[in-house]
Amino acid sequence: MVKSKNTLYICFVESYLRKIVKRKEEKELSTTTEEKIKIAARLVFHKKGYSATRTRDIAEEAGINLALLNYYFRSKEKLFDIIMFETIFDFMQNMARVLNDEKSSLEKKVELIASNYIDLITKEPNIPIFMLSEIRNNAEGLLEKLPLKQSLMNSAFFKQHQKAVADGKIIEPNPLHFLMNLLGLTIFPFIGKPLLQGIRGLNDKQFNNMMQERKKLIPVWIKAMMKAK
Amino acid sequence: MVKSKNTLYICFVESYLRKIVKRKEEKELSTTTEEKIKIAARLVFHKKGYSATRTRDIAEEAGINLALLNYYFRSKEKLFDIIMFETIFDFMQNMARVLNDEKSSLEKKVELIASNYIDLITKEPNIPIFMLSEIRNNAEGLLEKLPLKQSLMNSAFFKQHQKAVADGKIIEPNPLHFLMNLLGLTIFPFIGKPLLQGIRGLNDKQFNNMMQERKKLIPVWIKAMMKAK
DNA sequence: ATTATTTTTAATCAATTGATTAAAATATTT
DNA sequence: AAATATTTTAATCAATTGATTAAAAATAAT
Repeated sequence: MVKSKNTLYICFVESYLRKIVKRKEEKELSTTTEEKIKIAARLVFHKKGYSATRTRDIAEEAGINLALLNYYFRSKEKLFDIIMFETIFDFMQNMARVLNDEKSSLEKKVELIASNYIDLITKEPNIPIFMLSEIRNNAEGLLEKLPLKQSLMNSAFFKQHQKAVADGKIIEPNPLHFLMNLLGLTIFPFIGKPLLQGIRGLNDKQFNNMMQERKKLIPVWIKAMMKAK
Repeated sequence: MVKSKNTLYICFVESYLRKIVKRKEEKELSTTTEEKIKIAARLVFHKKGYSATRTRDIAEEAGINLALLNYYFRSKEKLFDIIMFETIFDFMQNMARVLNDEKSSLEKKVELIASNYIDLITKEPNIPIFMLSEIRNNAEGLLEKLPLKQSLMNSAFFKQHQKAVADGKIIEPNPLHFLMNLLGLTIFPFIGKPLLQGIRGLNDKQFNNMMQERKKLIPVWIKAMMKAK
């Protein structure tokens, strides 16, 4: 059976549209194999780190055949690099978005950083240790590749801090102390959680409650610290 | 991978203390093979973590034949348990000694914790991430077995904090917030170092200078924070 | 000096693990 | 309906790695 030019064209358009529709359906409802692997890889890598995870762990978690991991991502390392990059990027992007905002005040920025990261890390508690230990191990150059560095360097945050110092509103002139303090107060409790749970009996619910409290406490504390001398 | 045996850690405490005494008595100059392995193991484990270190790495670092590691320590896991225990023990003992001191004031305790840990971690910068990531992975029960927990629970620190709250000198009543803040301000910068170095160009000397500054800044900051509301 | 004990070495094992391959199953195109 | 392309599977490979062994070397005991 020979199709006319018309029907050929219609067939082409139809198949093209079918692909698009299918891709949308896959995105919305079911996840593709490739995505299933990425989701599983993120979970396992975050939890155990690069060296302790076996590709078989990821395959099992994703419910797929081991060979598919290499079929879609070539190697464990390549897959890890993707997960690593996306994790750091998401993490830093959140910070960059807040710190670069010219409109919000310094106080508001502190509030947002604390609030955003407490929510983010409460959802995925393994992210800080994963990021920081894997950066130390392998990806020294990874941070350099991130496009966020430049934007952060000359961000509104640093300008505002400088101005506050000039106006005498902040005593300590080094903005890195400010940033360390903010991140330390926000992120460290998640990292030190097992230590604190070891010192005093503290269950997960109590811990999460404390972290919610800190959303309001950290801005107050930071404000007081910066005026101290 | 099951690393923790219940009775194991009590044995560690005893043998560890015995060995310290013995070593003081002997005042040995040259290091035995066993000690060479332990020193190398500590170095490599701290740097790379349990999973990423190969027994061959340790053997090479120690300059000994691979088989000697198993001859003296039976297995990688057993050797790791020893290193892990000694690391945590030293780390916590420092804290316990300060927090339990009935004579020193709360202010003095803050000063000592900041100063001691900044010196300690400057010498061995890998300790925090090593400890906290390995605790997370395997040795959940390890902290429970440490004899330091009990002494910390009812330490002078918590009593003094409670009194300061009652006297209205400290606003936030939860002592864990206090401890989180102190440790976060002190330890986090070491953990977040690569991140901060990524955001702003910061070499090792500048970083160490900042940490020395923080010895004096942290007590001032903590004081101001606790009075804020 | 000889024997016994301890320590060290080289060679090797067995299990694990990342990766590959060829065939089967499924989906798509013609 | 047949051909083609894509995806999935089972089997297997090669390298790594923790651990063992038997012999050699060094040390201690007799």
